Amino acid sequence: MTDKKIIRTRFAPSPTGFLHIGGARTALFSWAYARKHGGDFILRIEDTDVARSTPEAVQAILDGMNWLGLNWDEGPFYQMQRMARYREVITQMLDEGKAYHCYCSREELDALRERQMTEGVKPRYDGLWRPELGKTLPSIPEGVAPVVRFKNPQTGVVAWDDLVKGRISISNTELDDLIIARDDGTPTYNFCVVVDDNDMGITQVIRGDDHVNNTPRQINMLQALGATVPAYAHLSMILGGDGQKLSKRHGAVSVMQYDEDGYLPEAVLNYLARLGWSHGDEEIFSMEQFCQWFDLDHITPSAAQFNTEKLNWLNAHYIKQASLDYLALEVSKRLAVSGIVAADAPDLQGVVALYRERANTLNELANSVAYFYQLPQLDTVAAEKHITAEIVPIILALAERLATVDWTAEAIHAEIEHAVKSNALKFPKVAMPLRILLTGGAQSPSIDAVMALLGRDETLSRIRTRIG
RNA sequence: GUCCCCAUCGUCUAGAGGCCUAGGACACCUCCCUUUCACGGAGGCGACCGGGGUUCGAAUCCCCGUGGGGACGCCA
Repeated sequence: MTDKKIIRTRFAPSPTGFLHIGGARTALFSWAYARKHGGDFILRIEDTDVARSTPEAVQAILDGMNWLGLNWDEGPFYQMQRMARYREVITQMLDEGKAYHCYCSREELDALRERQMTEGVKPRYDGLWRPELGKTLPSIPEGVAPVVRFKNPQTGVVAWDDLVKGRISISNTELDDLIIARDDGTPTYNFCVVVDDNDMGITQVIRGDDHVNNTPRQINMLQALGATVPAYAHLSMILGGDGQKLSKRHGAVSVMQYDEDGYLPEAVLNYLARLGWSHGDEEIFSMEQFCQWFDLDHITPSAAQFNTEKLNWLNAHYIKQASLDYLALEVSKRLAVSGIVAADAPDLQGVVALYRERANTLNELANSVAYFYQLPQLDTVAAEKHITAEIVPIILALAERLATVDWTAEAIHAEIEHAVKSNALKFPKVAMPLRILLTGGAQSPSIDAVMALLGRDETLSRIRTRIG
């Protein structure tokens, strides 16, 4: 009987764009941590930036989460719907002297920042309007709506034991009195996070590394509110394949793009799990297994570079594992996009079974299988090389015999052998021209298996219309 | 500029002082299998950023340097 604390984690994206690969990993780790400990995973939409948040982005994030199968236990909560609560806390902090009004204009602040930069010090608010014992504040300017600032401690250090990076400490002298409410009264990010994480009882804040600098501010506010400080785990960022930072402009693709590109969610999940986390030498594992193994102790503190080759390898693996049912469905959807109808004609499951071992993505699979349903373009170079004048009559004679044979791969194979033997040739001499005639190119699975699936009529028709 | 963080094969990583002449995986190369291409199998190439300490002993601990990244918003 253990009375261990209930674990509650959250994923808190801002709806200013799609769910990208870095966010997906953060969500995955938070989700897995909750699952591992039988806790709750909460989804919270941080939409206080009214100018940049959009309902489309909210939907895109939800779509991404759903595609990956990262299910949440509570939420989605929307910060814009919690305004009353934020106002309440701001009022309380104002009343208790933990926050104060600041009447500085944006211009004044910009000028201050610029001056500090050129002086080589860290830009920060100078505390002009900070009330202090025995200090006379400037007189309140006419018609200026004030912002609310948090009265950050001016001495001491804020430190925490980051679950990924170890102990981090920052001196309060590095911090300034951050704005917690804008001049229009709306609360800002750092403040909302503090109120929400506290109200929602978050025990482990697992988030991107770019929030390390926000953490001491949040801890200070939490302490001012007399709240419990959660544990923090800061994940380092994911770099693009070229080692450059991911950005809208630069490779930060939506997870849904991976769906479109023919990746299975299992593969993306497995890949992401191994980006920055490890369990010995384990490379391929299910999410069920992952949730059992996952821990914060084995997360790498350094940044990781995204590697499509490895994702491809995993994807190929999951394609080999997938059910024919699923594969056929996905392939037919993708063929349809190219305007190809995978009719009943060649059995799609059989076709997919023949090709699944040579595809990295579902799109590749669909692509390589298209010729079964649509006359392929002929690879003229290959055709010229393999379909020689000598071989044409032999192929035609073979076609003649194929017209009456049992239409099975075995029987077809026997006929090809017959053509090979009776003409004293090597197998590829006959197989290659057939392959090119039927599939359009020089690469395919066993040609007899291809023919068996293609069907007698289509096979003979393709041979005869091209060299007949 | 100031503060914070990071540093093992090309890439993802194992490694928590001796088990490391540094292990696995992707990629790459060679060979095998073979009806072409794949798949699969067997090998191979390939790394502890540099310098000082500490220690009998350091990839592992400490310091400095170098390099990279992040943050310095009335964005999140």
